[in-house]
Amino acid sequence: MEDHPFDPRESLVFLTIRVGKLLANHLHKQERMEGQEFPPHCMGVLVDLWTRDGIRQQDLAVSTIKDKASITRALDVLEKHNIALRIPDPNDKRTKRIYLTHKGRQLKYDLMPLADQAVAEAVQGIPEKEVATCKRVLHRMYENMNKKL
Amino acid sequence: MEDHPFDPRESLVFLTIRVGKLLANHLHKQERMEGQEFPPHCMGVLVDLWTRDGIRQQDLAVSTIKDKASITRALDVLEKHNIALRIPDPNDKRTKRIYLTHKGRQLKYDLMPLADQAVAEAVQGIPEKEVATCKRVLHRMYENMNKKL
DNA sequence: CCCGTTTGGTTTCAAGTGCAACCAAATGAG
DNA sequence: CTCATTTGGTTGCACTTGAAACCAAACGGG
Repeated sequence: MEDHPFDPRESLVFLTIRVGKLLANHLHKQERMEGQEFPPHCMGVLVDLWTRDGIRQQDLAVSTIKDKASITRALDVLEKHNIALRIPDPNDKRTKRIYLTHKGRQLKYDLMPLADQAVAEAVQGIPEKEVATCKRVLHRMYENMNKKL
Repeated sequence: MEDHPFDPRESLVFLTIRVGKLLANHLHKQERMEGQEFPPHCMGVLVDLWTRDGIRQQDLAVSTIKDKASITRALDVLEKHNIALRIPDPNDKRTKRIYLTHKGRQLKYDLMPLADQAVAEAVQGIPEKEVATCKRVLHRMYENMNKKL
């Protein structure tokens, strides 16, 4: 059994979990201040729909790292707000494909600046090159751990 | 208003949030398989107690990025399992200082290997040097966003 | 075909979370 | 000293979540 003389808070696991939480909280608060009419938990789903329009609910669950039940509920909200639509797949009556409405596509231009600003504040004073490396590493970690994709 | 031609999923915000979630899920599952008797949400609190024994609840809330109400409830569980103790501060009757029991300190040696293993799987195939940079960047982001510390 | 199995999605239930209201102790200006 | 304010912690509430049970459609070997 390996010894652990270092500070456990320095572990990549806990650092990532905590920074993720800080960023999520930050975003939620900004969205609330902007008076967004849909609840914060829909954000993650939206992000994927912006680039994967027409995706199945199941695949949304995998890429957003949520339970498929959570996707069901998020889509209920997004449909109610006319942001996304569930369209039954003609080839398989079980599956529904999710499409953004015009409003849903436009939201990208309201919300991405918030994300950009959150990043900007978070990486203040950190060399741009290192931030780029961090991003690349996180992307590969995401792929490593989400092989189901 | 800036344009956003790139994939929003590549934004540092969403990458970090998602990798954090993947890691958290992974840990929770491993803990459950190991038959840990305390619920997963106590992990974050434990991590800080390992290096900041005697800390106040309020400060725990800040460093673990949880509500102080959540800390109250996590400590109820940890006390019930004889992992931590609430000791009233002699100088200020309002505050309680949290101390680990022997069992609580020992848990580090059961749980840190799980965290190590999670990291190992996540960073497979990524140059060690880049992982180190990523860690350093995340640490600075943590400090940038949690100035209350 | 036919029926057991798998897959996509919804519903239900038991946590866990943050916010707000609250209580008790400490602080501090007048 | 006194009372309004602040601070540390707990409790109640509304909301989100994942797990499991469930239903309907598709698949697939016999």
